[in-house]
Amino acid sequence: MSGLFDDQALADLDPTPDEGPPPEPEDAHGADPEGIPDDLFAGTFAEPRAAEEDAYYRNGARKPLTDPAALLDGLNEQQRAAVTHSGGPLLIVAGAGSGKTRVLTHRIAHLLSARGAHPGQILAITFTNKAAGEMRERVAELVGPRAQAMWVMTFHSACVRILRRESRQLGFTSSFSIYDAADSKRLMALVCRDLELDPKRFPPKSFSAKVSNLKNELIDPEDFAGQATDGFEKTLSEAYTMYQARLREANALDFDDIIMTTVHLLQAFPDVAEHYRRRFRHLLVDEYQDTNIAQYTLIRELVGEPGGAVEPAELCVVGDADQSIYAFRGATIRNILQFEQDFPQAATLLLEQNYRSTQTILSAANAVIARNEDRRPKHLWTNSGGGARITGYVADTEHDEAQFVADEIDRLTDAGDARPGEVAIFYRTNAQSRIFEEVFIRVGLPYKVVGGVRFYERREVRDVLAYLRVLANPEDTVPLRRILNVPKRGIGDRAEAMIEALALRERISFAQALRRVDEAYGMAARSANAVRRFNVLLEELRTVVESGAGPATVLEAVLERTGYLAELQSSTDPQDETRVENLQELAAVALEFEQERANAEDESPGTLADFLERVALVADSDEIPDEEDEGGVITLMTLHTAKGLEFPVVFLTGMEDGVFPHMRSLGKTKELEEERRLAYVGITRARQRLYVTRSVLRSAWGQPQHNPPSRFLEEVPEEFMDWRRTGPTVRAPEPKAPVVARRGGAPAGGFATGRKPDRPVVSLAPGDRVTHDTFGMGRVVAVQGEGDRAEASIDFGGEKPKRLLLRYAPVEKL
DNA sequence: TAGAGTGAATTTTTT
DNA sequence: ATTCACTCTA
Repeated sequence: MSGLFDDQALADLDPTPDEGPPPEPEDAHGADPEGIPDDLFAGTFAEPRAAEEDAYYRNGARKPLTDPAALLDGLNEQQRAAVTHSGGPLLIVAGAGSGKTRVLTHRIAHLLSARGAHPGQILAITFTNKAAGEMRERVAELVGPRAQAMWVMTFHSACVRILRRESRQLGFTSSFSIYDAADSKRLMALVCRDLELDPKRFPPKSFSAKVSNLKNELIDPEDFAGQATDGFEKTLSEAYTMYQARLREANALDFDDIIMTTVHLLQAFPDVAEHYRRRFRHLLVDEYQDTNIAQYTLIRELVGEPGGAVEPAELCVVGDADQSIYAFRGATIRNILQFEQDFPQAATLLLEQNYRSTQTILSAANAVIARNEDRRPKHLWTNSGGGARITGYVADTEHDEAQFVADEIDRLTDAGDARPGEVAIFYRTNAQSRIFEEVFIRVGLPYKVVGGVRFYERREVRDVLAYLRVLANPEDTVPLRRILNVPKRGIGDRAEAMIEALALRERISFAQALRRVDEAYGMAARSANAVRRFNVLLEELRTVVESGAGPATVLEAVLERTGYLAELQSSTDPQDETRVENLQELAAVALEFEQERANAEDESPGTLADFLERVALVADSDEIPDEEDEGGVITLMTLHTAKGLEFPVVFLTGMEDGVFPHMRSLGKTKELEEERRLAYVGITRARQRLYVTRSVLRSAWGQPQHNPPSRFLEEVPEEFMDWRRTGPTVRAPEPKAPVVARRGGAPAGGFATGRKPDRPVVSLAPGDRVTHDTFGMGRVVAVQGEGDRAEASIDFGGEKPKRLLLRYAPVEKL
């Protein structure tokens, strides 16, 4: 990414920079908006710009528009209204493919030109870092590089910026660590162990999720302690309190804390809130349907109330309730549905013309989403013509499904109908990507998997980052314990337990206890020596950091002095070769970061904490492939990742009940509706061609499973479908029976397939006792649905009852 | 303490 | 199927 758009450039325009000597207390949150240096990129829209800008254009960048009116060229009436609306809160209900990104960027450009806003007054919140980068770049294309002074970022990045700047108010240092989901889970596991909770009854994983939900609803440990009623909640409350205390002790915030704490900060310190209200006069939020309570409250705090010391900022939110797919992590569709009530003067504009897909694809999507209850109907339309019908394919196995996809892509590329870079393959869960990879490698198709096992989640990367984290924040327990014996240095479980006991006894942190090994009882001399050596190692590394070395240098020192790299290099395990490569890549990332900072002509080379923040919040090492030379590569990703993207050719794979919709949503209407919205998102990503495929047989848990067709398939009207194959023509297990294409006539998904014809659906009632082939004896708790759709919740003595689709579950009544 | 060997659980989706 | 956690032995 161009250095002109990097974080440092943003920081340069901030009233109070992140780094440098701490300001005097009265300056704690910097100058007022008047303090935004208005000599920087000063001037009106068409005026000549500063020398920095000349350099920018010499690098080949497009010249900005010279006339604000030109921003409206090529926009339809609704879009223009959305771009130019002024005066009050604005909700833009943007249907799929309605050009919402364009409208947002043009609106920002409009604010900066026709409305005379200063870029420093704009805060635009996007869902992903990638979207932020693109938006910044596109606005710069329209109005020039002064766009770099805007805050365009995710909720989390914005909050971290605010928190770092205001950390003194909250009594923690600005170099706090950021805990990702894995760290949180680990910490919660430690807490549960210390509370001696039975992991069967109180699984740390579910506690972790519940705490996350509480934070998303802004319920802090004290609030929750007050409202916990039953024994379970009391225990949860205890764990939450301790978890939060441990985070504090480690000077760390988890993902949910980042938002919650920012909200608390703004609520507790009115002058801080006022500062940001004065500063951000324009607040824009994309993907508003995916905001949760904490984010919603944050927006309200930043906008301010009418009649307050500062006029409320101008708020513009964009979203589509039909594309809300993150309820599982706390998003509330309520926020977008109630916008007009929340912000009484609000105007609502609808973008209903679709510029992306053919009418066929659009109609199919509309038919599917129409099945959801309680939604405001939309009238998406397009004038781009009917287009081809949707191709359906029923494979015998998931391998055949992948093979069909590969063959079809081959056919399309040979015929010149599409290039690999124009094709995307979507699936419900990451695990489904593997089979496609195998087949694509074999047939030699270029592809890229987006998401999945991410770079920063690999073991070796996390190990090395753990060292950096400990160096940046010595009190940070979770990474400290991770590296204590990595690479192996003779500090085992027992030694660790002794240190922990010392920490508990002396009421000090684990990190401090480690430094006071000599006081630990019962530690073998050998172990104690190992710990001392470890302390010395950390001390050495710390001197490297204190000598002012940048992240890349520190990283190199870690790799060398810990022996981590040496251990991998001398290993015979071929996997370790990849690990070394990954670490080299990490080193490259660090170096790039360092240079980026150096170029930003700021004294600070970028601290370790900055680097770690970037790593925690911008885990973007696998990017969505650009349409590069030579036709590009096929993109593989989950449906969630696909949000906001579009492709000429889309394969929607694994269209099976139990896969998509996912097993765990089957009994629950709400979750099923979310799955349906996910299907809607998937369908509407396609511009010209859409394929839907499923497999009759799919192995999961190493066991073959029969899956019925996804209910979403049946929701697509038959007239839009072109079934290339509807299932095995012969039930006999001959390998590769010749395929006879049956067109048109068969019902969606081909009912002729995949069912054990002879097994009647067991009829059950609550209270019945049953046996299950794998789960054993159980008792029926509840039954839903009838006939083929019947599902039962059955208690097999596990933590919670299992939900089984009776048509397929191997259950027998006793 | 480390490594081998066994058994259980894993599969939503992500900032 | 694969991975992770736990137990047992050297």
